[in-house]
Amino acid sequence: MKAPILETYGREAAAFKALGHPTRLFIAHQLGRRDTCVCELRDMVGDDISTVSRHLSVLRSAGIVDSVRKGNQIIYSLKLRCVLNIRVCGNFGGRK
Amino acid sequence: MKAPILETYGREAAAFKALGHPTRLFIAHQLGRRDTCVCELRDMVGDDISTVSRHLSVLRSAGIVDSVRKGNQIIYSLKLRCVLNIRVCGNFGGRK
DNA sequence: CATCTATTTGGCGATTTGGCAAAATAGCAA
DNA sequence: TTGCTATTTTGCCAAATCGCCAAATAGATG
Repeated sequence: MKAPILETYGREAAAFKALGHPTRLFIAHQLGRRDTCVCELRDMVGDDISTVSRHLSVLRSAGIVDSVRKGNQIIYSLKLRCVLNIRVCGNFGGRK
Repeated sequence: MKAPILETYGREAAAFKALGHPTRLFIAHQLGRRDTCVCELRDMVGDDISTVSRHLSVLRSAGIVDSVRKGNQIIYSLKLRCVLNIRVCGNFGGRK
């Protein structure tokens, strides 16, 4: 790949890549409703908590979510709020 | 992953996933400017033509691009035009 | 200190991805 | 038919991803 392409599209492509998994896309939208701990997301998602934690770290390194420790749990929040407004045209999704 | 999450977010996540590679994101935007053949994209991208062809097949199976044969070459076009309007907030990209 | 809870990290197999080169395919033209 | 060009497919390999379990870590609390 030529360097200018990577420079121009690399970061945004990385954000798309992070959102390119159903669980992570769900998590991003859920965090758009309210901040939650990992444990709560695990209940909603149904995967092992270590798997959910990994998804969150992917989202965080892409700059999409943020986290703050509160007591003995870690609260995640949606940092890139615009994610909520992104809709792919066509019959994607099915959310209201 | 729980089934409802896959049903609700699966298709859109697949579109994000397809766009989650710098070369594919570039190709999508380039096709937004004008329809081109694979050979032309290969010159712009710099990868092997088989690699570019694969990227295009990924974009096509995600429903993002379309293709039409014209003579002995295949012309690709952007099917999901809204892709051009998707911008991730923050300092992503760098396009105008 | 020890212990409990919440979360992250390491390691593992199974699967997928990205890239190239070579072979196969499709159409055009002689 | 043969040959030529454009594109796709196949084979291969290294690297990344996904999901789980187990171990490690960080704060809380006793």
